[in-house]
Amino acid sequence: MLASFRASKPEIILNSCAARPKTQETGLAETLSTQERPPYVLEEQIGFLLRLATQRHAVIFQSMAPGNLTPTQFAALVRLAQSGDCSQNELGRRTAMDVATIKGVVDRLKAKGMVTATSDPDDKRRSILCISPEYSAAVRELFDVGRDISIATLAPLTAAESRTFLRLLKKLG
Amino acid sequence: MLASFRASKPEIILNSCAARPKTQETGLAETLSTQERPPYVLEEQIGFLLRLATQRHAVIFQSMAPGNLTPTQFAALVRLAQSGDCSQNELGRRTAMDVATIKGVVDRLKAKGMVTATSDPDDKRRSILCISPEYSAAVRELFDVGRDISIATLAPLTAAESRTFLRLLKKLG
DNA sequence: CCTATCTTATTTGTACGCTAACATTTGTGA
DNA sequence: TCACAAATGTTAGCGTACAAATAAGATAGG
Repeated sequence: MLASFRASKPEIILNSCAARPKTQETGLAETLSTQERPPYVLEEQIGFLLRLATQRHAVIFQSMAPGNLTPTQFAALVRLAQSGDCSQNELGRRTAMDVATIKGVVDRLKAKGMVTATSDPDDKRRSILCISPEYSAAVRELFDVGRDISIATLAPLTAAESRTFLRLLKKLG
Repeated sequence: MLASFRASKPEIILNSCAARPKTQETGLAETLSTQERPPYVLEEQIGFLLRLATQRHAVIFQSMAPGNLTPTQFAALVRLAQSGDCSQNELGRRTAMDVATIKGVVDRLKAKGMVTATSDPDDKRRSILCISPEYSAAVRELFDVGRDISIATLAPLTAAESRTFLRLLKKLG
């Protein structure tokens, strides 16, 4: 029954937290817990909250970013502009993207004409990515847009709270 | 040139933040900014940091969750267990998932046999989802696993920092 | 009663994000 | 030099995540 999960770690049996049938409005009232462990409240788990925050940020991003740029495309462009031309895998490393993910992102940036690839003469495997000349000026605009997007996303927090939040968030990366 | 982005908002021209050629290690040294606006540092933007934190959480989740459950599948199961049986769209609303997203999640939970659907006699459109009887006991284990996953994800922070972080993160949802 | 509206569920298309497998090329150590 | 290892890039498959369109059932107002 319990082993039907085939857990990758040894089973954690412990208590079953059973007696709590229909009190859906648990909220913050931990005091009425019948066990020594607090109740599991989905809306207070970091994974759930990260998903909500990411959703809201995505909405803001989409409404403010030019050229239908997505957050990952934006990151790749900015990295290319700031850190200089490089190979596809290297760009993925610099933007924390998987090789399969960065390929899709770069393909779409190529399709938009914003990124151009030239084959590396020193390494037949590699091709060097760079921002297309027509866009090199426009990309600098993106820095300001990016700042505004971050400000809009952090709007529910005060300036001090924003600093604290970003400091702690950086520790979780 | 600049208008080639076809921005959804009126163009923000302003300064171009041009003179900053090759100092890749900007870090926290905002003091050397040549303009009144701070330089745009990708690793300090909330969107980028949210992505990194989500990535790390996903790795932790995958290593600890039983039955190859994904974070969204986990959330749907927990919601079903705690808030009671409901329709597919209703479950999506309760877990902040799109109708198309929750469909896929529920389909996979059905395929695993963890969730069962029975047609609603009062509404021919709807089917009522519930946790399969064989899993109703096992699902209660998930609360403990979920707690452990959250603890592991927040491990880089102290207890006080974790409370602060979750409080602020909740404001951004 | 009946129509306009809402709700439920599905499908299609686009875009991440990861694993795994693969071929090609490059680099290294014996 | 030759074999082995590592890096680059591609492909396939699975699982979110959202927009938009569709179809069918429910509901409220006139």
